[in-house]
Parts: sequence; C-alpha cells; structure tokens
Amino acid sequence: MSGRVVTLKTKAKLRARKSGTASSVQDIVQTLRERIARHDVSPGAKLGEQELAAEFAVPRTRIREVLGVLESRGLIDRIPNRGAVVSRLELDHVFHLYDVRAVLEGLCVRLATENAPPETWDEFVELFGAPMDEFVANRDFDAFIVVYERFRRRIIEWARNPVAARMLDSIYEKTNVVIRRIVILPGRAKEGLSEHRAVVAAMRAGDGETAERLKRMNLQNAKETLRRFQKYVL
Amino acid sequence: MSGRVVTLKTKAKLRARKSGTASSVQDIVQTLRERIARHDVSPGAKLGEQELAAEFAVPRTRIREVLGVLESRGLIDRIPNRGAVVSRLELDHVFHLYDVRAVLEGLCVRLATENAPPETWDEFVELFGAPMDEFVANRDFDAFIVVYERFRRRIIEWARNPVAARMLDSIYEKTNVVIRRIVILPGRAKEGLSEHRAVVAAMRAGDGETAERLKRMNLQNAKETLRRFQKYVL
DNA sequence: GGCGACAAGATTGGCGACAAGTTTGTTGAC
DNA sequence: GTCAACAAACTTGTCGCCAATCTTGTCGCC
Repeated sequence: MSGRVVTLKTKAKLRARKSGTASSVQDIVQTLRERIARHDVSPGAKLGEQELAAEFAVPRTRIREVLGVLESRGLIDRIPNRGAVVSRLELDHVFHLYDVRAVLEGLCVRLATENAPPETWDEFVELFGAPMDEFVANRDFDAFIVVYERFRRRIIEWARNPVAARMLDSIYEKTNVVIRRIVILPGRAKEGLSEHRAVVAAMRAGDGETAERLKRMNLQNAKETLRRFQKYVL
Repeated sequence: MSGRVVTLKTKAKLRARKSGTASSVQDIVQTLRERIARHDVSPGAKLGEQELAAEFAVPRTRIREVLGVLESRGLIDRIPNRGAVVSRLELDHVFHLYDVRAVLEGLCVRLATENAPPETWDEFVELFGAPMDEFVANRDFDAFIVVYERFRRRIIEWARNPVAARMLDSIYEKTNVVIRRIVILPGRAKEGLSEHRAVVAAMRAGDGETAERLKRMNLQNAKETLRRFQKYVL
C-alpha cells in the first residue's frame, strides 16, 4: 500500500521536474489560441488529443477540456468520434464578423469618448500624424499594426464595458490574420489612416456620436476593400 | 474478470432502462439554462455536482462538462474546490448588456430591412396596432411579451448574421428576467409600443438606417427607465 | 461562556482504465 | 487489376476511483 503511494508521489514529482511546471488548462488554451490566430497551425488541420497530451505532458482529460473551451469559442470544430480540426474562415463569415465588429467598435469609441478625459487622445493625434505617414511610406506594416492595436486596446479600456470587450476579443482572435492581409492591400493603409485621423479628431473634440459614425464607416470601408480583393485574401 | 465485464454491462443496461434515455450534455445544458433564465433557481444558489448527477442520472463527469459550458457562457461562477453558484446580475452589468444589445439589435434591424421583402413586416404593423393596444390596456403583459419575442426572432432570422444572433442570444439568456420587470414599469409598455411602431414603419418603408436609429433609441429609453426605477427592479 | 484548534465528513479536482467507433491495411474473389 | 469485405490498430468517448481541499461539528482551553 505504502509502496503505491510512493509511486504516485514519485510520478508527480517526475512530471513536475521534467517539464518545469505542469501546464494548466488556461495556459494550454492560450498557447493554442495564439497558434491558431497566427496560423502556426493552418485551418483544417487536425488536433489529436493524444498528440497534444504528449506535447504538453498532461493527461488526455485535460486536453479534452481545452478542446471544449476552444470549441465554445468557435476556434475549432469537433466531429463526434473523429476528432477536432481548426475552423476554416468562410468569406461570408468574415463579413458577418466585420458587420458586428463595426457596431461594437463604434459603441466603444463613443463610450470611450464619453468616459476618458480629452487629453487621453493627444497621444494618438500625434502618432497618427507624421510617424504613421512614415510607416505607410516605408511599407512598415508591422509598426503600423502595432500602433493600431495600441489604439484599439486603449479604446476598449476606456469604454469600460466588459461585455463588449469580451465579444470584440472573440472577434479579434478569429480575424487577426485577415486584418494583416487587408492593410497590405493597395491603398488601404493610407485610406485607413486618414479615416482614423478623423475618428481621433472627433474623440479629441469630445464628439462621441461623430466618432462612432466615423469608426463604423471606417470598418465598412475595410470590409468593402476586402470584398473587392477577396480573391487575393482568401 | 469476465464477471466484472458482465457487471458493467448490466449496470449500463439498468441505467438505460431506468430513466428511458440518458441525457446528453446538450440536453442538460438546455434544461439548466432555462431554469436559470426563468429564475427557477435563484441567483446565488449553489449547484452541487453530485446533486445534479443524481437528478439527471448521469455520471458526475458529464455534469462537470455541463458546468464548464455554463461557466463559459457566464451563467454561473465557479470557485475552485467550493462549487458552482448561479451568477448574480449586478445592475452595472445589466447596463453594459443593454448598451451592447442596443447596437446589436440596431444592426439586425438594419440588416433585416435590407434582406427581407417589405411585406414581411405587414404582420407586425398589424400586431403593433389595435391588438397590442388592447394588451396594454388590459395589462396583459404575457401576450405583450410573446409578440415582442416573435418580432425579435423574426428580425434575427432575416438579419442572416449568425455572429450577431449568437451574441444576442447570450444577452437574452441573461436579461430575460429584467425585460419582464421593465415592461411592467409605469408607462413603459405604452412608450415601448409607440417606439416599436416607428421602427416597424421604417422597416416597412425599407429605410434601414432610420429603423436602426429608432431601435437604438428604443433600447436607450428602456435602459433609462430601468435606471430611474432601479430600486424597484433589482 | 466564548473562541480557537483539530478531526471527521462531504465535495470538488484529477487521472487512468475500459468501451465504442473510425480509419487503414490486407486478403480474397471476381 | 480492381473492388469489397474483414481485421487490426488507433482515436475518441465514458466512467469510476482516489487525492486534495473545504466545511462543519466537537472538544479543550482561556
């Protein structure tokens, strides 16, 4: 009896030592989320339970729970008795996501304008000026996107609406790849930049309603560009 | 050895025969969802795993999975090693839900106006006329709400945007109770009715933008009423 | 009498083993 | 040579057991 207990304890220790610390469900979800978002695993690829269990050195039950979370977020599809595959992004679905994103970001822009002191946006008046012009001229889209995401996060932060924040998060994690493909489309970065200047100006002036309308137009335009160049994106 | 196998098979058969068919995860989720939405179990009530396992005659593991789904939908809170309780609706949270609901339903109203043939809305021009007036006069709020929900479902159906549909669904399942408490507030039913007449009229005329704006105003007004009478609602 | 500590009971968490189903590879006949 | 049927290996689905943690009740001390 005591021998068995020792065996269990030993196993636990071994596992803990072997891979540093045992990964929690949340950790694994986060890792896989990033992989899917960055297309490290391509859509349609199969996610085997045993495979993942071996990689993360955790029991299969835990992987199963992870896959449940990923499924509820709509990142993977599970077919009974056949396993889990990374969801494919249908073009129609992307359009649906963009329509929803437009109204939600519009809402957040308006709320943020109401909640934040106007000086908050000076930083972005500055950034969306000369620096971003230079990024566009140099085709430095990485720097371009970094600034965008910073703006996005700041808006959500000041909107102070966790419900909207959660929903937008689930949209971003599905469309991250698409966003990167849209900005490199001809003329889109420049166009998006001037649209954002208008948004930020309205926010700085404290005009939430206008900022909302402009933000929605901005995303409708992005969607329209996507529609025109869909052959090159998906 | 073979005796053990027989035991297991016998048990399975017994379970299958005893309770008809074994409930699937989805079935149990649906049942609990309704209970929570209808306040059959009050917020703050504890949901014991063994208790539920006994009630539905399924292994505890399945209940665990069910609780996982309910948690990801935000219907329950799980405290490690202490169990699951039905989430309380904070007033602030309700306001956040209403802001998001306003823009999402606004979107759906606009899309539905664009997608559906105008005659689609004749049914509701009719219903929102004399019949609903009568319901308000008689304080028949149940009939009143039935018509509203029919309208809501029709809008979502014609909006043809599964993303928005899903998000609105998760909002409704949390605010169902609140909706019922708002319509009985003094004057709110009558006010809401006239607002809806305007919405339907715009939809019938094919003016999606106006319909969207009116729908958003409608929900902002509902929220405002809720704010004024918050003491009596929560 | 009240408060703190300890032990017993109960509940949740984690895991490995077994069962069911699917895919793949092989063998046989047409 | 091709197709179908069967078998074996592998993958997913289900379940019950054991460990960890919290709750509760009791006892002893201040």
